Amino acid sequence: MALLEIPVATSPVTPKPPVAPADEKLRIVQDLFIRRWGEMGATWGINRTMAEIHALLYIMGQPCCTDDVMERLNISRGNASMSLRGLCDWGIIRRLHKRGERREYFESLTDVWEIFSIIAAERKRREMDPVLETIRQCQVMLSEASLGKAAAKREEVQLTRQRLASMEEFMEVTNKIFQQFIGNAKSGLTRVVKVLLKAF
Amino acid sequence: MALLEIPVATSPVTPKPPVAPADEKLRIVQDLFIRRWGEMGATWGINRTMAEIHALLYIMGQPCCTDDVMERLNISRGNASMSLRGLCDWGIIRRLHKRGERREYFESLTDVWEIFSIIAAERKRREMDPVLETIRQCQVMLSEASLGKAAAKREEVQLTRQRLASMEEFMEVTNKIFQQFIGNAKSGLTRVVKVLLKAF
DNA sequence: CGATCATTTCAGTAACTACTGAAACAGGAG
DNA sequence: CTCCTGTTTCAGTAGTTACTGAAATGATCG
Repeated sequence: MALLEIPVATSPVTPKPPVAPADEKLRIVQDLFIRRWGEMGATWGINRTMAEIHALLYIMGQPCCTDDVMERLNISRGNASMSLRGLCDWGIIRRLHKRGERREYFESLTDVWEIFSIIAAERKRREMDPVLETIRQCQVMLSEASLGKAAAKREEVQLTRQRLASMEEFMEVTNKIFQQFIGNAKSGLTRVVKVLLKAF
Repeated sequence: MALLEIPVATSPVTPKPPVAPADEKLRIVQDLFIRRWGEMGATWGINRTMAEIHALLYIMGQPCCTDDVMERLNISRGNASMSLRGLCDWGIIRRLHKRGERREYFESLTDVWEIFSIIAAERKRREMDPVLETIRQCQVMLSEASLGKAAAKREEVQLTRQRLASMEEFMEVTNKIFQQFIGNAKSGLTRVVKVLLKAF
């Protein structure tokens, strides 16, 4: 866990040779951002390195090649290669061939809304949908048709059915919110929020 | 990962023959639900066992003691104890003393909306807020005041500032959606969704 | 074609997380 | 006080995931 020491900050007295200190600060800022983003990713089931790479590409705003990434984040070639591929698979970064260059570059999508739409869609598909499906399957198994009238009336069965139903309702509503998220890019979404805020 | 053999329920006496198959089905349904819930939790940074315990308490709808949990999920006493405490800390299950009983029971909150409000609030606090704070901190460090006019005008600096700003805007909007989630229990939220759906 | 450079794969390992089981602890009853 | 019953803690370990480094593969060029 002892990665990414922040390159030690400037002596406070630096006067103003206009450009160099700005570069340094820029770097510090980027590292800060990258680190935090990585931490957040980690608690979200995306691994830290992947999240950091994405943060790097996003904040740099210019294409980087594998070696750039390796150097900047202090990771091995293998790790960089696989993580970059993973991010491409997610669709939140893109490969980029530069004319007359052999090596490949990578860049992040620039629209934050698009990035999160993609992530949200994927997580919904992978995590919420299966749960919803299971809940429905459970309800079928506890239906009168499946258990018989007498058994279906039993208190425990009723209770379970009721809990399943609450959960289903909840997940359906959440799903709809997600849909909004996914379906509307920036303009749409800020509108969503305006509507929300006005309604309350 | 090879858990969850459906445990053999050895009750000393098997009273009601006609309802027995219903009991069995009920158990199967519960196990299904528990398992899926656990899987979902795992991809969400909550560990599988904790999520499973919560699912168990939720779907059972009646207080269980430590031993019930251990038995049902095939986990050790230590694990059960710590996970139960963890869930209590989150605030999504509660300890419960039964009159004249020594051992403690646990029950899940019953309102799904409340459960998720709690989780959402906590995740926002732990994950989104720090990122927002970092972004702001970054912006300060790149401000004209901090860099000087000339440096602040440089292209890379401008670009970085712009990216930080987009990200900030996004997170603020998301935060507001979360607030709605957190602030409004069921009735409020379904209203949110109605509003949303009508607006599009 | 072989030489050169970039990329991917993967076995081995490091780092981390989750879990167990036993020991320590708590407190009520006799 | 001791005994009993239930709970918590924690050292040790099993199981998992992330990472490295080197070798294999692929691509481009003369």
